Amino acid sequence: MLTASPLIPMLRKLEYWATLAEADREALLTLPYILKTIEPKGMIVREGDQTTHACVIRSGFVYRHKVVANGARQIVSLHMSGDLVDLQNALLHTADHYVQALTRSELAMVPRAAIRRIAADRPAIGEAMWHDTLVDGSIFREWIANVGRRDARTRLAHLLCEFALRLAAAGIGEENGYELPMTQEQLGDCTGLTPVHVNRMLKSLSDDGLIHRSKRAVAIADWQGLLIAGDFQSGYLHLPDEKVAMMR
Amino acid sequence: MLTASPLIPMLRKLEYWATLAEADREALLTLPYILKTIEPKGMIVREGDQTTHACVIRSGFVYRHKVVANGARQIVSLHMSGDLVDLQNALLHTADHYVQALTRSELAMVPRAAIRRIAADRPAIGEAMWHDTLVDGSIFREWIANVGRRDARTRLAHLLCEFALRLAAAGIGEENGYELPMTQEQLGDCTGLTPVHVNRMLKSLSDDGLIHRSKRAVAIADWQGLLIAGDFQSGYLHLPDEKVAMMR
DNA sequence: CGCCCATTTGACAGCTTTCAAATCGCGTGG
DNA sequence: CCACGCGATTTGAAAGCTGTCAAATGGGCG
Repeated sequence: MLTASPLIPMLRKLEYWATLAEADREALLTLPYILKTIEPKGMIVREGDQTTHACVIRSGFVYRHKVVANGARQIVSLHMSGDLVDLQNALLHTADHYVQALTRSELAMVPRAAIRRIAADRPAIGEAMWHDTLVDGSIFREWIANVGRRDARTRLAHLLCEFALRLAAAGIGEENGYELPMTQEQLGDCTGLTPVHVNRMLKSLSDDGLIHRSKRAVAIADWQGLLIAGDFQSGYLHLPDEKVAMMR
Repeated sequence: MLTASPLIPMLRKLEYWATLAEADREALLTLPYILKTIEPKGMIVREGDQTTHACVIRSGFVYRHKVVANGARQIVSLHMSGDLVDLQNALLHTADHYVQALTRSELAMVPRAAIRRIAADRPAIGEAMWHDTLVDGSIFREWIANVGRRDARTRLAHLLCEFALRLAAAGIGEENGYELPMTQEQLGDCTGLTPVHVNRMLKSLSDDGLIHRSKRAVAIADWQGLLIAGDFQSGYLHLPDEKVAMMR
């Protein structure tokens, strides 16, 4: 049975950022990698690790987080199929944060050296990866603003909007809702809130008819309303125009 | 009269991240640029701008910020001599945030095309710039954690530590203190606090003998104490070992 | 000397956290 | 098939950190 390369979603994503020649595409898809499956909550990288690989997500969800002195945890980013997680850790040698699986995930681990080589040999790929890093940075900036200056309800709504749009852009969203693979505690760790307050704000959004909830899933009931409630503008994701069409 | 190239501080910084050949250095220093002087509060880039240049700071301080729905502002990064600000805006075309001068600043504006060309033609430079972007991202992550999960006093102390160390690394710090070129309102915008509360927390740090204040300046009175108060660990700055020696 | 902006300080309000307890969902075992 | 058990979700009440509002003080500059 044929299995599609786990690197294809990454290729698709890099092509957002730069136009690649056929030879570039081939070089990307022949990158060496080791497939790895991680169970929920499984650690992929620990802060302080000397890292040697970057990872490409084939399926599942992954998050990165930091731990502060009082033991509290802050999730700094969420990742999904096609994301090139952890170029940071791979190129900077020492990990400055944790990388952990949210759900069961399949990862392609690509050696640091191979990444550096392909980026150096093929400028278009180097540029695409650099762009990817820049977009990562843009999302970080939005999160700083989200956590720093928005109230709890807005923060959560913003997170839900971002996740929906990114899922759609990656081609793994459903019509008007999606499985939110996070517990309320994890949502709190993304937004700098306590799980209790996340629960209340989720209820508030739900009561106002902006979302529907069932079990672990969240469905967006009123996309326009949620965009406003979340003070959400998609520019910072730097998605190609056609990808944000769904937002209109 | 001879004037040193405004690009020299950038060169020095890029050399933290990758070893450059003589030809690389020369190519960097012959990058085309336009010198520009900006007064305090002067806008360098506006959100939504179609940007065409990145800027290298020769002197002064610059910050980047975002504005959320209720009008509040969040500063997402601070920059100083040698920093390559705004590769993001330059390579991603549409600015997703503002760039503004904190103090009178001299900037070298380098055209986007020149940056792309040098990064593509000279892999070592491309890699160094990419690293620089990655370190930027690492600082963003720390800020997310700072704003999201630390209390007000710790946040401020953390910011003061970071600024001190980065100044020292850039070679523009003094012995045991520095001019903090920010108003308390701007400190609040960095930390997600109100100016009033910044004032109180500064007083608290001062009362505890961790810092001394006079006018706009802050002197660090007890470096060890401030590190602890700020839950500060320098790893995320990814500075070369000798640069963090002062922290010991 | 006088104006203006930044800093300080106090009192009070309010959003979010904390602490606790009840309920729910779901996999496991009887 | 139903009971049990554990983690996640909900809800309530009260405390606390930070924000808001207002006014006084201070410092720099014309």
